[in-house]
Amino acid sequence: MAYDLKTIAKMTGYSVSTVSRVVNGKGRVSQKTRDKILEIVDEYNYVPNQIARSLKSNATNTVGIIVPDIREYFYKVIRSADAIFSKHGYSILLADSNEDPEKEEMYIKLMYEKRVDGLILATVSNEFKALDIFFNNSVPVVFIDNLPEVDGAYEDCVLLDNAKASSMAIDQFVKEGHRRIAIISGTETEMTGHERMDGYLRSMRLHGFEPDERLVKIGRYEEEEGYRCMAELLENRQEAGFTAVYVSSYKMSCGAFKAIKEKELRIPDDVAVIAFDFTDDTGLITPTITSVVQPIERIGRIVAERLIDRMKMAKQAEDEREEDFPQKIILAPGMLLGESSRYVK
Amino acid sequence: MAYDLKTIAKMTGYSVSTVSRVVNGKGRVSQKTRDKILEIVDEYNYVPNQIARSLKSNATNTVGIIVPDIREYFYKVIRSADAIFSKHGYSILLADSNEDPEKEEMYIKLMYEKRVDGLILATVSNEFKALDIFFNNSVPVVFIDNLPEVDGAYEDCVLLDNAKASSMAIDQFVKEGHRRIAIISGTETEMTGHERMDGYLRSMRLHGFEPDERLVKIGRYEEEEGYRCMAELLENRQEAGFTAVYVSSYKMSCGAFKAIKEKELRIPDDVAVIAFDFTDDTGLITPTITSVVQPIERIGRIVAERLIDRMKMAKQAEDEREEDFPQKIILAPGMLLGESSRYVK
DNA sequence: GTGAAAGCGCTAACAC
DNA sequence: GTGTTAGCGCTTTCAC
Repeated sequence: MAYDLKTIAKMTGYSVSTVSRVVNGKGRVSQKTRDKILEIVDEYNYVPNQIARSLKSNATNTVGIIVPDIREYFYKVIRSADAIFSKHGYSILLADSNEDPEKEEMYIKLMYEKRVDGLILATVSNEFKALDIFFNNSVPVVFIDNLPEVDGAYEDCVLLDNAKASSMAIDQFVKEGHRRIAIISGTETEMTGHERMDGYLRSMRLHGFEPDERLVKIGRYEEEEGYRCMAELLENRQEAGFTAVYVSSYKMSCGAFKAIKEKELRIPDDVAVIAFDFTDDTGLITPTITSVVQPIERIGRIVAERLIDRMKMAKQAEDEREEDFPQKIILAPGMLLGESSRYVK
Repeated sequence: MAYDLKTIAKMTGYSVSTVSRVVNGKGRVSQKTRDKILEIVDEYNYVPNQIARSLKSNATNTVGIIVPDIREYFYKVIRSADAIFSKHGYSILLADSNEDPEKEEMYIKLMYEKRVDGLILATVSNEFKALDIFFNNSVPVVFIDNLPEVDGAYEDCVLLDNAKASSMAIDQFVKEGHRRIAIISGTETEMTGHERMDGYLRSMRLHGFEPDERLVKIGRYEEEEGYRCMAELLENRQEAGFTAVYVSSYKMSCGAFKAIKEKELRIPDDVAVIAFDFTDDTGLITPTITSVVQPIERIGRIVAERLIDRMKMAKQAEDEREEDFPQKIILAPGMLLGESSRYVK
């Protein structure tokens, strides 16, 4: 059984409070006492119970992270956030909602029950409802990936500039000589899908190309949907007359590539492609793939820093708390240039 | 501020214990009382404080997971373990040791301080030292990926049959017609490196091939090392006379491919390859890659199940606890057949 | 410098 | 059926 302060105190002959002072290195304790106590603490391998501390201090030094699927880029975000959190003494309570809004809601509640000091949320839901417990008790929440819409107002978040991602892809295509550019995008009900589509349309217009619905396919962010969308596009390739396709999600990109391969078409000769968040670890992929990429490391770092800031503020007494407004942090995507976006002929 | 039981009790006019009973659904409470209390609980959105519960019950319903780098296959293991844990009401406290034994030790201690009910550890250290707190207090630990060696004895673990992975690769090569087969393997000081090498040597001998040090390159599990090893092998290709290479780590495989490409050699024509834990999401890689793969989903599932079992046992009173011996669970790898292992000419 | 004691929010005897 | 109370392990105020 684990030793507690009382037991250690008894063994040293001092009181609990003195032992506590020594263990925490606070308060005045004579050197002699300190040495004697530390010896016993070491000998019996006393490890303070953080649960008890948390109950007392009303802080767990733990942040919650809820993501829809850790296998997406989130695991990299977590890795980078973890580096920051661990430096500041925070641990991570992780939950994977499996894209299920109800499970997400359950986890939000659970995180609150476990009294995390802050929460990072990549939500799949469109309402804040379950988060009320956090807001009402001013436990900081920072969103990533996606922000549920609430009439104009917004919360703390770190997001990709999705519209810019699209326009960067279009710009690149245009620069290479393409004129008829198609897009495969996510469902409009998702904030990201909406923004990526929006950026595409705006950018196309800026280049003087009128919108053409034959150039647009929309689906869920899944490999099969990417496959379907690309297959449908290719079905009407002659008629629609496009030479390039921007596939605005990683999973969809994988599906789209398979559709192209199945039709025995060549990239970029028959159809040029710019993918999303795509990197080739192996160097084996031919042609090399042009891709818009999220600044994943930065997302993790920044969301962690922002949350830590907010948690610090929350600790201050209400009256001396400096006024703080939600921050919407929008990060620019990057571009990986490859051969897949070339204009041939 | 969050409401506590006492406040809720005051509001309902009942005592804390009655409110507690209602919230937990235990003990006899009249329907009328229950309804009245639940109404207030709902109205004020009372959420029980798990920290306090944990202090009382001496259980956190949280398991710790420490991995060296979540970006390796561990994030998939975690995903699959999470599915099991969440079903059983456990949350995950995650830590990434960044391959640093000291950081790992620090996290082990932290996990204990936060009183996790159990621990999953993919260690980078070769000693159990820091884990004493867990063992001494009989908090269950299950190892994955790697088990520090301690003279014959072992602990609970879920591991890949690394020797079998190697022999499967060699068998496949032989079946395809190869006779001179090289290996790129991890450092011998790592259990996995040792076992993979061992399996290779044994399998080669079984097939009647004498060991030949020109066919063996060893390095750390890193992309650059895979590159270096492959480059060195290819340097002496004529002399060593091999037609095939088994690269026994994912990261090393990526580096090895780059070395081959740089030398402008073809796979499998000039050198056949079997990789480790390699899958191609895109279908774009030519040739398709033959690879030995870990049963990642199963690892996650099984390690979670085993830990849950152990935690249940730990809860039982010492005297009625059924005797339990550590289990060494060894899982067989799988094989993904591709063109990269072919024997040409 | 050190100790006694209250209390963090909850559960579970035990009493009524 | 319901209420009182001790105590989980710790920190911290207040006395001495």
